[in-house]
Amino acid sequence: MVPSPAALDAYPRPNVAVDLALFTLLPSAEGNHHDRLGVVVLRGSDGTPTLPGRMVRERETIRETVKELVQEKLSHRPTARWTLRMLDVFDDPDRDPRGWVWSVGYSVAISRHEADLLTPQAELLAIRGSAARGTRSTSEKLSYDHDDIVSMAVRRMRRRYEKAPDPDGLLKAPYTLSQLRHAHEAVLGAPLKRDTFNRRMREFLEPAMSRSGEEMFTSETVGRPAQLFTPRRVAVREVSEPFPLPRSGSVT
Amino acid sequence: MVPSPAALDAYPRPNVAVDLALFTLLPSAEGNHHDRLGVVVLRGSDGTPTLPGRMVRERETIRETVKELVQEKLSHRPTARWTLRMLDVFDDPDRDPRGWVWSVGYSVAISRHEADLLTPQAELLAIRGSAARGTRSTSEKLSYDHDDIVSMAVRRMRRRYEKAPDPDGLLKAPYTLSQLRHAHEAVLGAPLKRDTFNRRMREFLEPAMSRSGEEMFTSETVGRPAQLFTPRRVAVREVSEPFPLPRSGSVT
DNA sequence: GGAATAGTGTCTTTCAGACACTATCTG
DNA sequence: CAGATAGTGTCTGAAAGACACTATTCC
Repeated sequence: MVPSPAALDAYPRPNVAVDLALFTLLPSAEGNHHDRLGVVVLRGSDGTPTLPGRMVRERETIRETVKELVQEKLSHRPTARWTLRMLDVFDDPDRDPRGWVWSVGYSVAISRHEADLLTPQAELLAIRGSAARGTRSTSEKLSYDHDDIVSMAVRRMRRRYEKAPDPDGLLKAPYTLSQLRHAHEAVLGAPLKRDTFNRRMREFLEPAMSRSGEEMFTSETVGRPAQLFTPRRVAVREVSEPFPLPRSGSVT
Repeated sequence: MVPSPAALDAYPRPNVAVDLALFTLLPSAEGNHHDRLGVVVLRGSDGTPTLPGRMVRERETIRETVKELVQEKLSHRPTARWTLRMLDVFDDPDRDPRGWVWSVGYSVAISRHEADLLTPQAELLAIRGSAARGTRSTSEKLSYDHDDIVSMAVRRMRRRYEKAPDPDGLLKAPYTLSQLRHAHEAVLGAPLKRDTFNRRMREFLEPAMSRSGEEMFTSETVGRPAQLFTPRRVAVREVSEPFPLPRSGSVT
């Protein structure tokens, strides 16, 4: 904050836009059932893929801007369950040739089902395996610095998907452990071990219950039916307690 | 980004300030040698403690603003080693009674020695044990929403200090394992086990070497001299690889 | 020697990783 | 029945956690 009593108009103000990296799962091209991670882009008049974005409105929060952006550019209404995550403020003064324009990068994930409701102009680009910094994360070069936004979003997303079941909401509960694992494999870009994954995730999940109080399973699938799970309301244990905090009284 | 060809002036623009949560270690009040974490505040004309902050300048990046801010308000020149971390954009339209003012929160840590070089107006407030969301993180209420900024900074800092040695630079290398542990205890607000801590940190450290090629130790202290260490240039292993990526070819 | 701090050997417990076995569906 | 997918028991090895022992200084 600034203690100066001068009028706020005296300070220079950047234009501020919001750019949204909206992820969902894509069926694999090779015909096998493994999912891939995809990001929604819109094509500009010159055909360059671009993240949906817009300028902020007067006295509007960034989250409000994101929600309006989704309605206006993607013809879809975000629900309260969307977990919007701020990535960074992209403030290179030369990032936009039109002038001094900052972009606040946001990331969100939606289910395949919800993604089908987006405007037909919304296109899904598959995320490439290694979203390293400085690398293109999709097959096409995005406009502006949107490649940076996507690769940062993917990097953070991968961190979250290492610890907890579907933290961003790529799936709609209830889901099977296999569906959950495929989603995590799509985010991480690497195969996971079924047994270890199941055991690790179990503590964060609880069996989905039908209205009649029965545990729920898939049906009409090939193979043994899989049990359906939903995320637990409260986590069983702390997500991370890596250091040895003493268990009882004595402190050395 | 916005594809509109309209003049950028047509869009409303918020005032944008930067607020800095600058942390350092404080000697404990109780006279024992345990450190506490402290945050630098300045007192306004009404005596309310406030994080150092200022408006951004024309076509300036936020990091540049932070560095100028430190020079102007704290009479100190940041070095290249400072690890500035963006916390969040605080964009509640009512957070500043003067108008529509966003604040970009930043966090940084400096050594005690460097903190002594700050302007005498800089005051250090001790961080309280539990910096939970919605709680005051210091003994005094800070102005504006600066309590939120500090508590978010502390929460993120604690996460980082669970994994790696002094990731934010509270200490100046070389340091002993005890000094490192005390710093971590100050950040985490809880005592740590000496043996486990030492073993966990060793892989990220290498012995400090004198110019004559000898390992360095403390001297003139009570008790056995402690070896001095510096952070390794490159991390030995990946910071986190929590999921079972298959070791060899076969993928199930 | 005694007090104080540094550093580590070692035992136990816990958990990841790997493999394979059992379970239950479709056709 | 074969084929396919789901779920788990169990063994092994590695690492965390806990305790206590040794090491080296100052007084």
